[in-house]
Amino acid sequence: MVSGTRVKMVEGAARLLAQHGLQETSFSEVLELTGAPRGSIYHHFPSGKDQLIASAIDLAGDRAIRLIDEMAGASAVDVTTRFLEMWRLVLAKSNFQAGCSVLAVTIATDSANLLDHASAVFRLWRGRLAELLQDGGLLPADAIRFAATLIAASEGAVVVSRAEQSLEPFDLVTEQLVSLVEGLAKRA
Amino acid sequence: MVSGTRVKMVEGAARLLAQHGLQETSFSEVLELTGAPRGSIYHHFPSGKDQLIASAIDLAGDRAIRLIDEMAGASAVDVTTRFLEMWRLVLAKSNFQAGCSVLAVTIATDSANLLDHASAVFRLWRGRLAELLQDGGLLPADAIRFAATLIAASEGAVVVSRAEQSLEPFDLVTEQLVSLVEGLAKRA
DNA sequence: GTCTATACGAAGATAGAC
DNA sequence: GTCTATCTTCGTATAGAC
Repeated sequence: MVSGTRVKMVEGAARLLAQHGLQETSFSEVLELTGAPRGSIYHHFPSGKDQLIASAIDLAGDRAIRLIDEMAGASAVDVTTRFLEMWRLVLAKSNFQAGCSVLAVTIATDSANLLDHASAVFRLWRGRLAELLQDGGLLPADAIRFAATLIAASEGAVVVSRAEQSLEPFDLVTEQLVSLVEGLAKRA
Repeated sequence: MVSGTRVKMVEGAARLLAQHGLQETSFSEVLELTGAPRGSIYHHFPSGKDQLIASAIDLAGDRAIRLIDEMAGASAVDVTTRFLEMWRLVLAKSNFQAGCSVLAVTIATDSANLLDHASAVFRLWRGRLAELLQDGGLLPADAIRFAATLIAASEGAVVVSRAEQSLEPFDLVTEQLVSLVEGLAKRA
């Protein structure tokens, strides 16, 4: 094992980002959450907080990509349903406390480096989803457009549902997107 | 004039929220941006930062509602186009520095009070948009579903475009939503 | 790899003069 | 309504021992 401590810290940071934003994802919070030793901070992350946050973004990106890849072979409608279900679970299981760590960093950072990481994650998600949607029956042009919309709408729906502490807005968006992709699948 | 200083501070806070998130919307930043006197803080906002931020959310909510109300009488497609254009301008004019202040607070606060203000704003936007969309030709059930989607997707698209420093994702989402509402208008 | 101790700045908040 | 001063807490970061 290279370092379980480092991994725990990155996972903790990702979780704190999703729940409380970049502000409250401090070293102290990460240490308290993970039980990692304080002396490890600058051993594992010599360039400080930016490096920890960048790693957390990458982790969150990879995790979602892994879930997306499991959808390979599914119809476009199924890909849509399962992608949304993934986010719905984040809301439900956290009692509206959690959202997307990548979004949290994007709106709160002024570091070009972190923005690059966030950008890479969003592009990766969009590209991979577009592939799956195309494989699942959508026309190429529809696939990229709908992939962008699926990501944007789910990110936004998660935020609105967190504010309202209710799944109602999220579920309205889900209905709309599923109905939309059904239409797109039919004409392909 | 009751107090120009108070107004300036709330406007400054709203702007800082949109650009840098809740974290960097500190009293010092607000004072520096607005030129307001430091001694005014707890005179105008006796309950401190929460009160300032709550006022900023309300202001942002009101401003958008005023723009939405100007769309009264337009077709559903026009309402959609103009709502999206509003957000596109935020991105373009700020060179991808600005987003939505309400979203910024939602994901970063742990105050139930601020969450209530954010929730009220999102509900108000959704309700008013749904009215206009219905007046503009959509079926009632479609109107509420599409209003929720329009808000969620534009909020999310703004974030993704900020991360990527490009209007590409936002414009893909716009194409998709306009095409969608055209379909909904036709069947109504 | 981890520890303690500490420097340094910034944040929110309060007190009391003007 | 505004000022200065100050308190406290918390954040990042560094130094040096173990």
